[in-house]
Amino acid sequence: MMSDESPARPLTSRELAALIGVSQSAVSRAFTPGSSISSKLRARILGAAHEYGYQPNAIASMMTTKRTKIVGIVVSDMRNPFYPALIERLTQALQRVGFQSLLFNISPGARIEEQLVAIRTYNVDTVIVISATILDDRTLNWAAGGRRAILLNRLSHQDMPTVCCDNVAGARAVVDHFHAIDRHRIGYVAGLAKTAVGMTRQGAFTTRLAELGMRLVGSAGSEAYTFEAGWQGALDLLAARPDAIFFASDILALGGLGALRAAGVRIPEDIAVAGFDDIVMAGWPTNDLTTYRQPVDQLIEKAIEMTLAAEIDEDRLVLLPGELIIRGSTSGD
Amino acid sequence: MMSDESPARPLTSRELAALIGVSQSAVSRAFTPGSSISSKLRARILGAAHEYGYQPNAIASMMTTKRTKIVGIVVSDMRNPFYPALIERLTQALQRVGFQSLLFNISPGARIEEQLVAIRTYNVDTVIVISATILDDRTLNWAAGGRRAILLNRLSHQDMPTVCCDNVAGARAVVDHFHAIDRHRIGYVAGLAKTAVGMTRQGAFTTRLAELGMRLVGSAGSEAYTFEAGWQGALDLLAARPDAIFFASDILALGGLGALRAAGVRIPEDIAVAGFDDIVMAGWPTNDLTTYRQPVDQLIEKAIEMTLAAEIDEDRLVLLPGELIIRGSTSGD
DNA sequence: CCACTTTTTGCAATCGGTTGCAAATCATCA
DNA sequence: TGATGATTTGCAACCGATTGCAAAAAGTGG
Repeated sequence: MMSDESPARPLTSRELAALIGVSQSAVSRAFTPGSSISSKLRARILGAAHEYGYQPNAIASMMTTKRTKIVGIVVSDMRNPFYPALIERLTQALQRVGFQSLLFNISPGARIEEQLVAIRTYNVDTVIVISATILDDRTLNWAAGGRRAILLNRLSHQDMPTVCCDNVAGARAVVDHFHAIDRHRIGYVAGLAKTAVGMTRQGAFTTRLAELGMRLVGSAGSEAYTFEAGWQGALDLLAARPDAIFFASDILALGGLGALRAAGVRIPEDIAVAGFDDIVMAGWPTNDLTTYRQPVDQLIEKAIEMTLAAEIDEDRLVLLPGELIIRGSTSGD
Repeated sequence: MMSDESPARPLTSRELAALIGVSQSAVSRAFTPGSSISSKLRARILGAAHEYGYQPNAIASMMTTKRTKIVGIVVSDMRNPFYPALIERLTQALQRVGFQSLLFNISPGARIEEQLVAIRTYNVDTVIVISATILDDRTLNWAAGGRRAILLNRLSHQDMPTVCCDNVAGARAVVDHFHAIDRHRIGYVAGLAKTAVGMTRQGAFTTRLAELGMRLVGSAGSEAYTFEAGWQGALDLLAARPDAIFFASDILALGGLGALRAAGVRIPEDIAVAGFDDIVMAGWPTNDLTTYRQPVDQLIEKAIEMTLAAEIDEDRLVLLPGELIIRGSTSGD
């Protein structure tokens, strides 16, 4: 496979065909699984390809098949460590099934549409949208340009294919846990309030609180899922004297933990703290954060399944349950 | 731009040409800057394109121009937060100059070459290699398949175009700082010892120690740039009773800080701690880590420059200085 | 107004594969 | 062995743009 030095210009199928005296279509078929070719000829061609270092040109085959084997991944927040971890595993999983990932990193504020023009011209087979923020459904549809768009860890109001953690179950699990450890004055630090995911978590959280007769003593908004926002949110809540705080994401919770500790609050004795996501840092001994773990592997598996499926008729909205990971920030060890 | 509903099949240049009664080549030229076309005709065509929602098909133009406007980004460690931050800014910068990023996320151990076959078939214009680990020069050359490969934050033994932080300056700056705050029993926690970057940092560090007559009381290896490795490395060093420890990267240092604090060591009174990279978490008040900041923006700027350059004759190895960021982990506030 | 230069436009070949169709080969069975 | 059907192979059109070349149009000067 790594034979010889690569020539300046790579071999074409026609050239390889000429070299070994077969037709060019035979070469093409040799590389196309399931095509009409005898195994003997295929073996001979693959052998020669190996020997001369021929590899089919993916661009050319995109021309005719109109399939690029590329998925566009739309992201906007790689600062929150949850996303890189998700992207890493997603791209690897895609590679395993023969797809490559074209990254569209859209930055807020700037001319969104302009940033998305490329996604149409590159003819990606599928668009996977991870970005929680920014894109509204309409823009998204336009960007996909008729291709399949899959929402990953993000909700929409239309019926686009969606794979998402069950935020309701997650928020409820946290409340139930607070209840179990006998906390009743609860605080909430929201992420981006405008997003569907953010609203779902918050809604389920407050609903469950009410069901159990617990008291939401205060809630703080925030403009972003960042450490600083969590820090500030925690400080904002202190006056309400909560005995437990739920942060809409781990990165917020870490900021909150920092602020609370700096303020001399004992965790979990004075205030229990829980987050959402279970990013790797949540498990670090220095943080030891109770959190609702997103089922990343299953999310990805489902997303891949949707990417490969010919049609997505049923189960357009897949909600997967996660798991509450109880650590020292709520259980007095 | 967002006109109408996108038709199932997007318009081709020939169809648009027919619609408004011009030749297909005119349409092509209208979209090609600097091509021979009157501004009047161009305006008419662009107007019609807008109206009918036509956009040139990038795949087709790749066929003829043999330029894909895609750079392959080879990564292997997205767990270390330094890399996502780098990748985010790199892809955004590339987008700004009209390039898209195809992500090749190679996982260690597995059949590396197999994972890289795609990089050749997709005909990326340039390969930017961020992965510090894994790939040796030979494999890399093969994967690039004659195309330009640029090493970013990584060194090679050949003369491939390289953009890298000045690790020597960085390591020396840290030693000088330890010297300035009067620490003389120094410990070192290495990253992946096998990598060129790792060895450079370590070499410069020990050399400078010697120059200043300071004592390296101990050094710990590690298998990876991870929190856990840093934690373990710090513990390994404790017996040597250092009064300052340099960690080869921030993520290691954070682990080290955790271990040291857990062991009741006061930072910085008992042991001063410094890292390398200046990832965002280093600046969090909870960590407050002194570190050598990598000049990320300049690194990227240079990498983009090399991507766009027709030829890279001179300055094939660009070393950019960073900046020592002094925080609470070394300066007693 | 005409000859001549410069610019604009269209024609048609080309990039490197894929695939429908027909020809050629192989296999099977009477 | 010859007829018949099943496989295998090659031919050639096609995907949707780019671009060299020649024809057409526009601009210039005498």
